[in-house]
Amino acid sequence: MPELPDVELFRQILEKHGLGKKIVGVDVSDARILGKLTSRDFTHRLVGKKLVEARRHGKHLLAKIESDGWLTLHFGMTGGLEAFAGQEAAPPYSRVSLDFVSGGHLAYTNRRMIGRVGLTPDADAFIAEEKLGPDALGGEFTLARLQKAAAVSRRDVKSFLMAQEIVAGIGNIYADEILFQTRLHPNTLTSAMTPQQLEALYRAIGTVLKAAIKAGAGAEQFGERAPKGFLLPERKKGGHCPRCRTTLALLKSGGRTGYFCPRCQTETRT
DNA sequence: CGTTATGTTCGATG
DNA sequence: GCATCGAACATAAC
Repeated sequence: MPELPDVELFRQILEKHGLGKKIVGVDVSDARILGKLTSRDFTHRLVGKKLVEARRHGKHLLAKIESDGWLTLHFGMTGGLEAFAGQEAAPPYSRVSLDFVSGGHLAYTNRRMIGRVGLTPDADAFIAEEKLGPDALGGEFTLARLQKAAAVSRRDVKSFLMAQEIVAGIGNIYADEILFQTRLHPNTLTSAMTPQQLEALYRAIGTVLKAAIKAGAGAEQFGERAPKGFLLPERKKGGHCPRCRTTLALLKSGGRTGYFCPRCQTETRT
């Protein structure tokens, strides 16, 4: 479930359960998640250290290791981060877990193994290497920046929103929600959008993501808690527009399925 | 059994 | 160069 709001909640979990406590053990139950890094090297770099800072950029979570670089976490489509107590068993699909001196643990879970856990010397350099644009909720993502990017891009607005090098943190689900709130058709070309539309888009990015974090995100369970007027709970086959009750339309692109209201979100292409 | 899935990357193609 | 499409990755859940 990890798009920006989900990863932000993981960041809060990490902050609450993983900072300032000495790591006394590391359990790598599936080393594939580490890529080329060996579990031995990974473990040796963490044991005996503390995590001292939790930072998020887009869909990436970074934890500063006491005087030794950063731990990096990316969640793919099915990843997560969970804290669990001493005697409890690790959660399902746990791939890496950290054991703290307090007896608590933190587990990185990932059913489909699409995702990465790694180490990097420097957080800013890592963000640059990953070619990540400004975080969607960060101060560097200004309206002016969005306007400039939209003017030169030849993409449609949905793939624009999901392009991490343009703005980091938005995926398929929240792109649909943001476009719904802005009443924009997913295929609208950003270069053809009016200043008013771009401003509305910019505002919706902030309000949607913040509302999702506040509501506790977590796409599946999110249904009940979704803010009023959100598309999300209806975002399924046969779902209805929260505004006009029209049956939602589906649109496939790049192997992804998008949902939108064919009546409220009108085509503005060409 | 077939389809689909919250992400990203790579190669082919337009 | 740029954009889009499908496939691939790995593993369920429906």
